[in-house]
Amino acid sequence: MDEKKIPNYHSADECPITATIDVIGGKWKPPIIWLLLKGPMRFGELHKTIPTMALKVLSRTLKEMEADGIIKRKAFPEIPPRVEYSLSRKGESLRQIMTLMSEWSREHIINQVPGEQ
Amino acid sequence: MDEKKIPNYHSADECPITATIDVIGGKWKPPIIWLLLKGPMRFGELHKTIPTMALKVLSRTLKEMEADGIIKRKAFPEIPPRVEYSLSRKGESLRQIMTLMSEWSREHIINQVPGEQ
DNA sequence: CGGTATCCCGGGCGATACTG
DNA sequence: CAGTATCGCCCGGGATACCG
Repeated sequence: MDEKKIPNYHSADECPITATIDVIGGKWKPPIIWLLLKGPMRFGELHKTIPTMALKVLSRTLKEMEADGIIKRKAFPEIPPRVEYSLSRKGESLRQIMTLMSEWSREHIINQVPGEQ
Repeated sequence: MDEKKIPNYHSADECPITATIDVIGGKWKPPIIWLLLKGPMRFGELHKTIPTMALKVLSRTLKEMEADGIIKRKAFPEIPPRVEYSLSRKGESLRQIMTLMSEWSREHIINQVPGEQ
């Protein structure tokens, strides 16, 4: 088998990059991962930090990320309730990619001159 | 100024990761970048390699990527016409990120056990 | 060969109100 | 405090036909 052979994509999902983007992409997953890389956060903390994100969307997004196995949800049986979200080991393994993407945007997007290559 | 201060996101666009995902994300940009990292390709070649992608969508996506400055379009004044697409220097600078994302999907998505962390 | 033009659909995303 | 329920919109993505 030729390792350099160009593959045929009968579906976008066959691309390994797409598989990863499906997990870290979408409108709100990037900022959430970026925040949780600094440490665990409560639901309300996330809401206050990203105030423009609707509660339902935050809740739904966190569930998706939990289902993907990149974050962990820990509920404390207290009154009032407290729920803490943190990255799983799988989520932590994204740190290098996230850091590189952050650096790439600083170097290639912020303050870029249109038409520049 | 505290470098470790947690930022407030009044918009998703303020996240540096989002800025990068906007350039490399979407349904078809990942496979196109992944292919062009192996070398330049003609329009028809891309179409044959990703046959499920509608021509209009391929055309539109390539234009967006050209506008973002990550690919270059070279038209040869021949009959029949020939157009070659290749990564710009800025596109090439994504290689490490793409490679890491490809490896990440191999290690964490393909053949993963549901529920595993 | 390498595209545009036109029309269209589904789902990601969201605003608001309510609840254990 | 930490969520659900309900309702709805926008737009990325797409099928088909046509053009230089």
